[in-house]
Amino acid sequence: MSTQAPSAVPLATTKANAASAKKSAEELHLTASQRLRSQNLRYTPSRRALVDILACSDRPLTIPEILEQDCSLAQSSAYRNLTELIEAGIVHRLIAGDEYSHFELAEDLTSHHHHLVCTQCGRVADITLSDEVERSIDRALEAAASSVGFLAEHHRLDVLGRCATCTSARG
Amino acid sequence: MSTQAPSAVPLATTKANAASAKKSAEELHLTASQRLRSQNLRYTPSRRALVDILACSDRPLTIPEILEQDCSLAQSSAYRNLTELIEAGIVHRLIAGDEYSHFELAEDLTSHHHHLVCTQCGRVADITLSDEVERSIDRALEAAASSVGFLAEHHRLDVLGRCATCTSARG
DNA sequence: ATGAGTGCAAAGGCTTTGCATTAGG
DNA sequence: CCTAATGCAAAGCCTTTGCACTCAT
Repeated sequence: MSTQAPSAVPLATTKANAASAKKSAEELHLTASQRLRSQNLRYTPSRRALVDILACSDRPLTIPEILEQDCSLAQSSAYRNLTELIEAGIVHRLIAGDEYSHFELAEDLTSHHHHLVCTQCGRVADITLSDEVERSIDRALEAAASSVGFLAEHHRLDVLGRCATCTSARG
Repeated sequence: MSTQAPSAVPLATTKANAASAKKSAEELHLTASQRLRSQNLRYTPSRRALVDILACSDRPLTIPEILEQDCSLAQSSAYRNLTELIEAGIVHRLIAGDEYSHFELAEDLTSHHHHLVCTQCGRVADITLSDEVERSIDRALEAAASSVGFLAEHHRLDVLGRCATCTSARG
C-alpha cells in the first residue's frame, strides 16, 4: 500500500518521490490517521493540528515556532505527539545544530529534499536537487556504505551558511 | 598562508583538499599552535593531547570516547578546550543525533569527507566520495543556495543506517 | 470501564559557566 | 606579575517522564 510507512527502504527513493505528487490535505490526514491507527493511536485534534502546521510550512519548524501557531497545546504534549507522529512515520525530526530540533512531514508525504541551514539564526529552508544529481549521490553513497558493510537507510545533505536575512543584516 | 584558518571559503574546496595530502603530526601540531597563538591562546599539553587523539582516530569521537583515552583531563576542561580548538579552526563539531556531539579535526587539516551514522549505536565512520561526485554536488548546492540569496559556506552529507556491527548483531 | 491523551511540574542528560587555584611567558 | 588554563561544582537548556485527570470508544 502506498499509505504504509516505509520500514527500511534503501537510498534509491528518488524516482518514487518524483512520481508521487504532493498529497492533498485530505489525503495527508487520511494517511496520518491510518498510520496512527495501525499502532493503536488516535488522530486527535492536537495531532491533526500539528500535521496541519507542518504541512502549511515550507520549512522545518522548531517547537517554539510550532507553539507560536497553536499555543493551545502544552509543550510537553507537543513533544509527545511529535514523537508519536515520528514513530508512526508521519513526521521527521531534524537535528540541525545545537539549538532546537526541527520537525517536518516525513519525506514520503512530501518529497525528497535537502536543507539550507543558517548558522547565524538557525533557520532552515528546503531545497531540491535535480534527479540526476540525486541519483549520482545515491550511487556514490550506496557504494561507499556497502563497501564497509553499512546498511544505508537514507541520506541527509545540508548546506550550512548564512541566509539572505542574516547576510543583509550584517556582512 | 596554507596554515591560516579559512574564514568563509565557499563550497568549492574539493580540489584544494585533494591536492593537500594529510599533514604529518609535526605539521599538524605546528598549525594548531599557530592558530591558537593568533587568538592569544596557548597550545597546552591538554590541547595537544586532544589534537593527537582526534588525529589518531579514523572517525569522529564523542567526549566519553575522548576521555577514555585521556582521563587526566576534566570533562569540563575537555569541552572548554574543544570549544576553543573549534573557534581556532582546528576542530570541527558534528551533531549526528540526539546523543553526544562528535569531534574531529577540521577538514583543512585532514580532507573533505562525509559520514556514515549508525542510527542504532551512534557510531560515526568517515567516507570519501569521488571528486567528480563532489563537484556535481557542489555545483547543484551552490546553484540552489544562491538562487534564494543564501551564502553557502560548506555542506554536510551523512548516510544514516546500520553499521556492520549492529547489522550482524541483530537483523 | 478500559485505554489513550493531556497538562503541569519535576527530572534527565549533555553542555556550559562561575569561581578559586595553578601554571606559563 | 598578568593572563590563560584547569578542576570542581553548580547552573542552563532542550527534552523526556511521572502522575493525576479527562476524554473517547
